[in-house]
Amino acid sequence: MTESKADQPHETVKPRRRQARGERRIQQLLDAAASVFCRAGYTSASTNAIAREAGVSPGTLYQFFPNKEAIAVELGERLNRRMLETHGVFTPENAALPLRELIDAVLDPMIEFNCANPAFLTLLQSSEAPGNFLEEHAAQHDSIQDRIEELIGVRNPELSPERRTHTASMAFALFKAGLGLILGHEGAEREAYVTELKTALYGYLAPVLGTGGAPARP
Amino acid sequence: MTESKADQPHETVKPRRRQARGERRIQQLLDAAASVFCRAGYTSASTNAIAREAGVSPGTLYQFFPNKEAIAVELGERLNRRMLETHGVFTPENAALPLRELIDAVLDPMIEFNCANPAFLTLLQSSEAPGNFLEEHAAQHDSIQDRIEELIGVRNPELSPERRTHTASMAFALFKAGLGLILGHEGAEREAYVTELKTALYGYLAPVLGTGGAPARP
DNA sequence: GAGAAACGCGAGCGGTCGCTCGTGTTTACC
DNA sequence: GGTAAACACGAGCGACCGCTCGCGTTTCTC
Repeated sequence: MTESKADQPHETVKPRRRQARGERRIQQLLDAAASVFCRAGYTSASTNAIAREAGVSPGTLYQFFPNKEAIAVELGERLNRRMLETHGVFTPENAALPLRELIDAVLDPMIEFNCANPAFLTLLQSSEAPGNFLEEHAAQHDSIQDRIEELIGVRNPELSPERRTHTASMAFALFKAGLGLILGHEGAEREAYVTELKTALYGYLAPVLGTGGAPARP
Repeated sequence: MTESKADQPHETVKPRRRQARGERRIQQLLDAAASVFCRAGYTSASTNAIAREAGVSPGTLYQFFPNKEAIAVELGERLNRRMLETHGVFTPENAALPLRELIDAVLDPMIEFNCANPAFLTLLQSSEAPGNFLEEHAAQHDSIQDRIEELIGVRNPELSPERRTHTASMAFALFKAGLGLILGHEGAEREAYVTELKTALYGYLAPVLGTGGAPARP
């Protein structure tokens, strides 16, 4: 048996120690990847193009990522974490707001984040990718949907689990669809689609969650 | 100047006469392309795979299509035409129905068609394609959206043109999003998402178009 | 300051892709 | 039956892709 270093109990054998320079390179590469993915999509994006955009040789890229898929996975994880953590979006306080304000409180930061990081939607929507990227991808998708489902459960505990899942899926799909329109336009048009999206979500959710503030307990 | 055959007035130089065998091959190839596009997406689909699926050599494929892009364009056009023509969906009679029935009348055939031809949604959503495929693609996208916009205009003539466009875009995006969920599930789950989609569309459109039958004229 | 490890480079390998081309077969038309 | 065009084949070309490898440079550690 290969018993490795003390604090490496399992079979993982990659205790690569990163220098500050390396962390900086990783960030450069992820930024470049976001840009290229956003421009061309995952499949059409080439690792050489990512390296070039980062001002780095292909060999250097592979010092930090084992393959192309790992780049997208890491980028997706970081964006996902940033979106869910930095803004306190799915909070209990928000869940208690009247529906219109709840939608504003949840959507506004999410929309702002996605406008600043358009690669996130690209990854969320990239469906034609080979390998197990799709599985990793689905996991992140679910991590968001779980929050929505949870929020719906708090607002309307009477809802059956199935219905709750369907509502969360539909609401999330609706959000992604609206987000695509929003990112596809600028200025006043963009604002108009933000309003349309909120209108659509309100129209869909009001009958299910009620328009008021506190959870619908008599 | 090269003056070609009598009934070929312009500069087009492709008077290829097709035999019945050729037309059959074209249909085989388009069917195969639909299957492969649906499985892998446009970018990842290989022309060799399409030819193989059609039981044909790569050379034969290129007897009928100048390049990969032309396959997707022709397939998209045929599906688009079939969907808009075969079912009388966006008819004046439908436009006069009460909103719930209008949604049923429009959505049910569209959903059925898309379940039978899942490649259509794949092409509608394929955003990461190079070349001018995207332009051809946008044209078809618009051809559907125009119908929706027209229908909205009939139902509510008071709506400003901008608002009408935004509403049509949002409704179409909402439909595509729901369609993705629907095609991603089967049996009872699929039926549940059909209901969710209709609920969402109703909630979005009711405030804009009214719930009644005739256009909202006092 | 010496050794090790992390970092960096870029030519190029193996493989797949879109597509071609030389050649042979089938069909339409006289 | 003869001939021209349409149809069919499949090996393989050139381009690009993800990724590697040998080797030089910088940084950390003692």
